[in-house]
Amino acid sequence: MDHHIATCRAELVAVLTTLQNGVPEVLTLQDGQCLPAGPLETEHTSLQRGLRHWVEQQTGFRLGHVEQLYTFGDAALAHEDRLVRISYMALTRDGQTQGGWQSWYNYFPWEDRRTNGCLTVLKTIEDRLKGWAGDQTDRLERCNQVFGLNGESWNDDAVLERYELLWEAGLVQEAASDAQPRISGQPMLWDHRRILATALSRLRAKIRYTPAVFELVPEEFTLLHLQQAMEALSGRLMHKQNFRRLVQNQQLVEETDRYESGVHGRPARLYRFRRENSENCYLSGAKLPLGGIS
Amino acid sequence: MDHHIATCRAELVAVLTTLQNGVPEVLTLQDGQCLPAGPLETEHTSLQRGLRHWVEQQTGFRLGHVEQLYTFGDAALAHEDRLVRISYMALTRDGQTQGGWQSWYNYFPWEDRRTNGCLTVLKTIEDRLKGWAGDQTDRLERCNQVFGLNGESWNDDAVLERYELLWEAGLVQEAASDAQPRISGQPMLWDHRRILATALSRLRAKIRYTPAVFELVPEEFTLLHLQQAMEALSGRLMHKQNFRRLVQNQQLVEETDRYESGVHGRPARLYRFRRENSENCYLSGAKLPLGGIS
DNA sequence: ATACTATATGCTCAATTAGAGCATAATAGA
DNA sequence: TCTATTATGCTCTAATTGAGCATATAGTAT
Repeated sequence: MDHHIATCRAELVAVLTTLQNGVPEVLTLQDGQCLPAGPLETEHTSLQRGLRHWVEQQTGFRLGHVEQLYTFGDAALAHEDRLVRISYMALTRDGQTQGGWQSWYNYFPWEDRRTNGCLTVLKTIEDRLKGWAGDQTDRLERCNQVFGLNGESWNDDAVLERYELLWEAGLVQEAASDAQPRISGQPMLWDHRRILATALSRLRAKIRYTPAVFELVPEEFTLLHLQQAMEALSGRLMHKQNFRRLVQNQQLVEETDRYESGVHGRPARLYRFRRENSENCYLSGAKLPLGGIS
Repeated sequence: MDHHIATCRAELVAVLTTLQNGVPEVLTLQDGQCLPAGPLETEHTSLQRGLRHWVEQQTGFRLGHVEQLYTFGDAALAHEDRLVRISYMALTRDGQTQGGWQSWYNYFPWEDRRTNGCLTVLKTIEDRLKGWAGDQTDRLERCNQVFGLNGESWNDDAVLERYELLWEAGLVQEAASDAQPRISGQPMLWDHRRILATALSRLRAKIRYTPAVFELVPEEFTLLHLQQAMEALSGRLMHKQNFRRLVQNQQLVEETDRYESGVHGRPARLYRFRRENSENCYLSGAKLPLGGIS
């Protein structure tokens, strides 16, 4: 057998997230159909620089710190170069630039469990999945685990596993070109929704044990702002007093002498992130379903 | 400015780990100088298949489940195709095939804190790092955090951060071609030791909250075997009774009716992994420095 | 047989953390 | 002044964690 080293094109894809009025949003192109992306060119001296180039070119946004997500290697079509798609994630607190910011939960409505709004989607999903599983117990068990059905608990950061299961079951539009959208949730071109799911999984896992949330809230914030940012990202509600205790005990924040103004009720103190104490940061736990779904 | 899509070669690199007599080992080539690797070829229908091909070709080993680690994109040298290096990690309990298995800790002697053997390396590292940092407080603080100096705590899974810091400080042989090895620890060709460090970081993080250890121990094992596997991988000693409590409370294992034989003292019961109960697996905590370094 | 050594395993106790809820404080607006 | 509303402090209980002691069961030396 003859061996040929494959020539490749490398494509760089960015998932840039911000929080706008408590809504987690992602920077998209073409009316929300795809993520900023472009091929690696000879002028780019590194993968990250290529990524920055394309994002700036396509959206005007200058990326800060980025984190690599995953590399997808699609099978090459005949007479085509193979495509290697390298995806990255970035955070910003300045989402006010031009460009198409879309809520995460347009693409994954079942992931927002803060209110009961997702109940209808989840019910549909449950039914369709049960239909797909039939009486194959391995499939049933996977559905239960991944979607927290049948007494199993919901795992925030299994966003990707859930999306892939829905794909496998043919319930997302990208899975089959002839299929109608079987469940709500806006599709994207190519595998960009999968890349987005990878990013949400990673970010949800990350905010739990690193101070990543602080890159998404303003310099000065109330503890409720911080909590609501965590809730928006994780898609779950938390217990207010316990969250406060958690954050304060770890000395992750320091008081300022300023207060929030122009709101109802007692004004809340503004806090600032203490970068020094952020080594052993633990922002999870302290969960309680108040209005969300357990 | 003219844009040219870069032609790339994609190289696939594997880090295969096993446990041999309580020693965590990695499969290497050329007398431990590099990892199994090879270019993506047109015959390979996916990245993973390419990886499998090369590992089998070079070492005779057939990979099971693999997990992607990271994609490195080196700057292209003049008149050369750009190289994208995609690395993967895999586990096996059958390390007895031919090929060069090397202990992890040959490459990272400072990572094995189970005994006092690493104290001399660590002292050397501390001195050299202090010399490198001088009185730049940002450097000093990074050294303290990453290497757990000056009262900071040691973080098992910061293997990569530690290696990269040593590189930056010019203390590993790969950092400068003219440098003598400044601290002990076997070097590798290219960036393969960095890839290995990435794998250790990932695996140490992974065994804490997934049942990955069970892929490295035999079907039937004593609780001490399991504990020693965790200790070998994490490089730290654990409290025996508490480890046992942790594992049993989560019902991660089930008793067999068999016992270990041919050993001193009371024979230990053999257990088997319960895959059913492995969703919320938590094998960390329960740490106590017995002989290791706190 | 008996004592000794070595390991496994069971159990206790105190300290800390997590989950939940109540009580009080401080503001704006009626 | 009274009420609605949010912030913040505090308590209480249940789990979990860290640590160590005690007992069980084997082989081996006396």
